Amino acid sequence: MQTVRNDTYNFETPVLCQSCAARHQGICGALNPEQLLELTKSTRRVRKQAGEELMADAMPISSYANVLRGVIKLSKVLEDGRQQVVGLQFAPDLLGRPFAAESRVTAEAASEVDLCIIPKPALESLLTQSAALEHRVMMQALRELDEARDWMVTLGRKSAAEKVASFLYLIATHIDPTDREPETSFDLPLSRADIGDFLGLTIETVSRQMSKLKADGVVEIVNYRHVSVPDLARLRLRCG
Amino acid sequence: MQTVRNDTYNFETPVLCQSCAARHQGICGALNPEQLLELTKSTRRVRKQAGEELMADAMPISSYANVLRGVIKLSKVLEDGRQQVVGLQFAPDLLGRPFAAESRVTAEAASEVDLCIIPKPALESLLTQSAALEHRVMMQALRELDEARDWMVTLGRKSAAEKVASFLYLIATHIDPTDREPETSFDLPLSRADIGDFLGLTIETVSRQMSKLKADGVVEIVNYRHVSVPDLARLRLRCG
DNA sequence: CGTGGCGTTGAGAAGGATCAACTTACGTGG
DNA sequence: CCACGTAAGTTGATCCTTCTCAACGCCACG
Repeated sequence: MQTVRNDTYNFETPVLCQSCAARHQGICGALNPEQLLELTKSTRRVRKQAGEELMADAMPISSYANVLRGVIKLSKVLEDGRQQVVGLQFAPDLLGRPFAAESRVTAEAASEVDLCIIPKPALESLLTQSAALEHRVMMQALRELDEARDWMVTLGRKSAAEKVASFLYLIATHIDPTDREPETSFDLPLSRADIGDFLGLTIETVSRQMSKLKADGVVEIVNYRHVSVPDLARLRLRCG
Repeated sequence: MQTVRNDTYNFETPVLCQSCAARHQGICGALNPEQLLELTKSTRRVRKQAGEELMADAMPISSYANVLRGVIKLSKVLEDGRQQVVGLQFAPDLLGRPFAAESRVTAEAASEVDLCIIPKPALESLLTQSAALEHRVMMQALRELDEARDWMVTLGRKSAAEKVASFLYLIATHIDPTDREPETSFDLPLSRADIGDFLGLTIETVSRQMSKLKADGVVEIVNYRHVSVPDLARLRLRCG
């Protein structure tokens, strides 16, 4: 039998975490087995159906969550009901604004999702202990900021056709977190209405532009929710 | 004579920092006098004129900078020249994306600005030493993310009239970093062209909406670059 | 007294929104 | 298994907001 070594490998990776999407790429990658084991005492896995609300704008946050599978839709609404989707989160992102008392967005499961719920105090105490963890969380925030700014260009300066192409390109390159290569055939995680709210367009305009891309042979619409992109470079050209 | 105490107050706040806008509110607020003194060995103050480029998109970053006075414009351009302003930075923000090898945006002085230039290695070594500093930087990134998402709603879902009102409201509430109260009379840090690029509108549309707000008595246009808002609540109502 | 940069105003064109009809997919219950 | 109902998506016609193009005003500067 191997002697017990006095280092971080005293502890083994918890069984639940061994096959977890967030174990290495997500924030848990910054934790050693000991910390991970401690954290798992207060976490729990849940499955949410598409459409379920996970967090409401201006409501207190009681927990964070690692996205393990599926897509989360982040949105904001104006008083009169106009809605804007301000971001999508894919595995292995952390859901929830760190250190904020209340949410600044509404979070909703866009597809069926698996989450690893982490109580707010559990994560926050770990954050103050581990600079490596806080660093990971900061790097995610910075990446989200870059993505938000990229999308501002799409919202402010692109035509409807370019917007829809940009959306399809985004999904093709983000839908599978395990795969480094973009997908050529995938399910859309959003309805036409949500796509419109993401792009600042109406459902009708989204639909027309999708039909146009199909007519031009840039995408195939297998099913309303499933598209296939034979040549990603050609789609990229349509993004403006 | 007081005995020297073995704590952080062994060191005095550097003279240059004593009257600095970033000393308490900005990232330097996370540093003790010792760290601050060490940092000032490699920093230098510079003044930049409106229009000077501080950082180019996709170019290597050699330094960060604290904004001490004035407004920085962050923008992105598409290949064909279409431009989008993706954010404004006011004192005492930190300019420059932490830990990134190259910039993801173009940064330009919108007004005359004073900066405290910090070499990249100097800040980054401090960041790895001080969890408190990294925490501040993360909090700024999270605030910027919130602001970017708020602006996405403006870009995606508001009318031209609401966009221009939102811009004026943003400036009124951000232009003076020392003042808790919004300003009722202020200089616009952006030209009409830049305002258009911030709002995803043309110069002409910005101009027409400004004239309309003036005709409706919501704002007074003292000078092209100086406006006065007698009733901020009325302006707020126009923001949608 | 030009000249050029910046801003405003007007007329016409165009892109996307709105309103409305129709299609497709899918679940439910007879 | 099919009739029905409903939700989601598509397509067409028309309207309206914003863009485009053009002329003009203001002001600083040589």
